[in-house]
Amino acid sequence: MGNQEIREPIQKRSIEKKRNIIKYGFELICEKGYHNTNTAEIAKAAGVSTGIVYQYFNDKRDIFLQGIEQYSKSLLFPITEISIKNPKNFDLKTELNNVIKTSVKNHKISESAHEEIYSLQHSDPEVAQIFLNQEIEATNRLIEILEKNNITTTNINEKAHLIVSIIDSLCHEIVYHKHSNMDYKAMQEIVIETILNLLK
Amino acid sequence: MGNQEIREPIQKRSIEKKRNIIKYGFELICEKGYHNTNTAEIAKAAGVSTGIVYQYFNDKRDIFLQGIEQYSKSLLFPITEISIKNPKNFDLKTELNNVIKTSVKNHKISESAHEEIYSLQHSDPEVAQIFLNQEIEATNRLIEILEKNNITTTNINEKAHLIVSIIDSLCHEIVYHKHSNMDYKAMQEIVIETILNLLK
Amino acid sequence: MGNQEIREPIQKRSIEKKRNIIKYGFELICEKGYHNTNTAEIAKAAGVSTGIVYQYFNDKRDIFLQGIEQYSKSLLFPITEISIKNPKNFDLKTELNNVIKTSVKNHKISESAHEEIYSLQHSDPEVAQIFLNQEIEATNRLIEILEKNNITTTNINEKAHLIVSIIDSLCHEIVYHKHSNMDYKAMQEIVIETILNLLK
Amino acid sequence: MGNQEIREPIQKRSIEKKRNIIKYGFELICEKGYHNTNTAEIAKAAGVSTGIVYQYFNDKRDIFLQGIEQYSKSLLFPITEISIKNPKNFDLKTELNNVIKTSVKNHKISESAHEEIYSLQHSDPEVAQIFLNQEIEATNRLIEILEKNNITTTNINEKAHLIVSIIDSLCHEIVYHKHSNMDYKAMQEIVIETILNLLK
DNA sequence: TATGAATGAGTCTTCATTCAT
DNA sequence: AATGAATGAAGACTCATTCAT
Repeated sequence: MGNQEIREPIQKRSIEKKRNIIKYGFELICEKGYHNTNTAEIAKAAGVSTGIVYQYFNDKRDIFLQGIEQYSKSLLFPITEISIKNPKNFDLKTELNNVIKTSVKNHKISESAHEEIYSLQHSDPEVAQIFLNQEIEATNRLIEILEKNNITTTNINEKAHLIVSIIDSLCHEIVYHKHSNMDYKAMQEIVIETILNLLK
Repeated sequence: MGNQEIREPIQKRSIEKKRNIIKYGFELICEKGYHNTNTAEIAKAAGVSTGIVYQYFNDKRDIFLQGIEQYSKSLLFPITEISIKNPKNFDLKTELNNVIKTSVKNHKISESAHEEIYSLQHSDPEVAQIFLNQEIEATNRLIEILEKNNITTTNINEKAHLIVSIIDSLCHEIVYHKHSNMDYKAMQEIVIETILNLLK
Repeated sequence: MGNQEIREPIQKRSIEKKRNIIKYGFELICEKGYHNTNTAEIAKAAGVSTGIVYQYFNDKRDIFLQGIEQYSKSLLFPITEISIKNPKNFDLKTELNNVIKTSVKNHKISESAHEEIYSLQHSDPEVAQIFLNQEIEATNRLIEILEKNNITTTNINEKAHLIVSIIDSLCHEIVYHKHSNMDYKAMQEIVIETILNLLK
Repeated sequence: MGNQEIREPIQKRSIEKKRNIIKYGFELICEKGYHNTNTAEIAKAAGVSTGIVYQYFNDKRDIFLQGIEQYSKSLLFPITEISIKNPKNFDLKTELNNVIKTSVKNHKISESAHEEIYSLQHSDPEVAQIFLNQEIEATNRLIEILEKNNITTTNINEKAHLIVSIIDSLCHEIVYHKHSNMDYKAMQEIVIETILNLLK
């Protein structure tokens, strides 16, 4: 750990620099893996010198952590993005389809991030904690949406969790695996049907 | 240069050694992460010298790959273990409950392995391939079981895949996350109900 | 992985460092042999850390290659140093004596370099190529000198090559072997006489 | 260095083994270079176990040293092979041509040996000594031949040495370098002419 | 603030040599 | 005498982090 003082940037240009380090650093790490990305590359991608990185961050890990905080919620738990609407024109089926569409559009980076965070959890409790928090938040958010729209059921916690999980799997599947013999459109319909069924 | 030839052990004690390297090496890697485990530690855990490791394996990665081949199928896709029974006394619900029970019993190592493999996929195509193969095998296996027991449905491929996914998530959830407010017993029932529903 | 980029030093001090690595590294390698010299020693001799070596060079071999490029021409083929003069006051005999004198003055390092390069040729085609190029250059240079000074003969290529060879052997002999029963002064005269005879 | 007792083999099969280790070991080392050849390869090439090597030799270097002793004289100094004939039908020109022909036929291995020995000299005084002894022996042998055949001249030592050198260079040239623009037949004639001239 | 050159501990891998069988 | 499995020291190279400018 550096014993250098970490500074919070005040000037516009500095803020910009810090933001770029997080953005491009997180992106690189997610693309290539934490251990296959070195700080020189991150600095280069962010358009700064290697030295400056250590003025805004404690260490390489810190860049990743801040990247998770900043980006992963929307990437990993797209369900959080469903807006809470009036019961009148709310249609869960449409919303779910939209969530999946958006998530798939975010594609590769979201999946890479997922994998990298997923993995680093087990050597880094702080990563695990952030991830867990976000998952909980996503689940709670979903519960809130359902309640706001008068969709009630028993075991709402467990079901919400399951829904978040299934959507996550589906998106991952659509973006990545490309099993040659799968009909992804049908799969999506099945998933949504399953979710709706769960909530009946 | 790389002139060292890989030897396949013949003598009992040597076979034992190779097995230990895979076993303890894979375990360590899964526990601490591939990049946080060095060959010296693996050798020590297996009770051998560092040199011997390179008589049985091409490199550190090879240990992990062989570990996956050997352990991950049953760890990651416990569904593969369902035996194909006679239609007469086959009960899917019971089988699924057993699968989950066994999988959870396989405890931490399975989840760690999952995470590490999941992560290394994206920097190592060979890992990705092995993982994909095993997933496909698990899915096909499930389909076979269903057919053998006269359980038919449309979109069997997609549904089987989904089932494998959901069970995987559930097990992961039960073993690891420990969301304080979740009733895992209920969750398991919900999952199984959902699966049975899917196959109706 | 190999992500480290090779930097060409710009600042004065860095240029100095790179130069030192080549100089002292090449010297050490020539003295002790390529395989008996490790990168830590080279770094130490050059007064830098081991890490810096890999910012300026691809690998240990690269240090040696650049050393050859830089030093070996004048060391191994001192004939290249004969200046092209006017026919009027050009005297081949004098020139040859000077070449030998200079070469012998370059002493040990030249001979060690010779041996090491000579040897590494057969496991390293790039070394072989550089060496061959320099030999060809030396031969061509000699031919040019002879022509410029109106010394003509048949089979000029073959003879020039032979001359380069003989001078090389002589210098090696004078510097190194110290056969106790040899009269090196006489030997030098014989060599020069032989060369002059060849060109008659 | 091993503190194991070195045994001199007595039984036929053992003698054979030792001979093979020297033969194939020396060959391999000359082909691939001392540092690129490991003892496992040598043992394999000789058809013995690695352990046995250390019953007949102190260490890897010892194999090479004994190889030099045994093979290099005829390989490196083919002139030693000229038989001492009667003055009546002795023709130096013919003899020299034969020496070159034989030497070239011995080709690659002789040249590789040359390079390897040449190189190892400078990190190993014992190698240097053996090499020097053989060179001196070759020179003396040549002198003896000349004297026996009534070829006398001043500075016979120096000239003989030079002759050994030139022939060595020529053979090396013919076997290896393949300068595209050289007429090797002419070169050989020039060399022989030069030698004959030297002895006039 | 910013740069990027410099550091050196840490890692994988090889291989001469030993030793249990 | 022989085997070949086992050892572990040594070396090339990387990279997070620091520091002189």
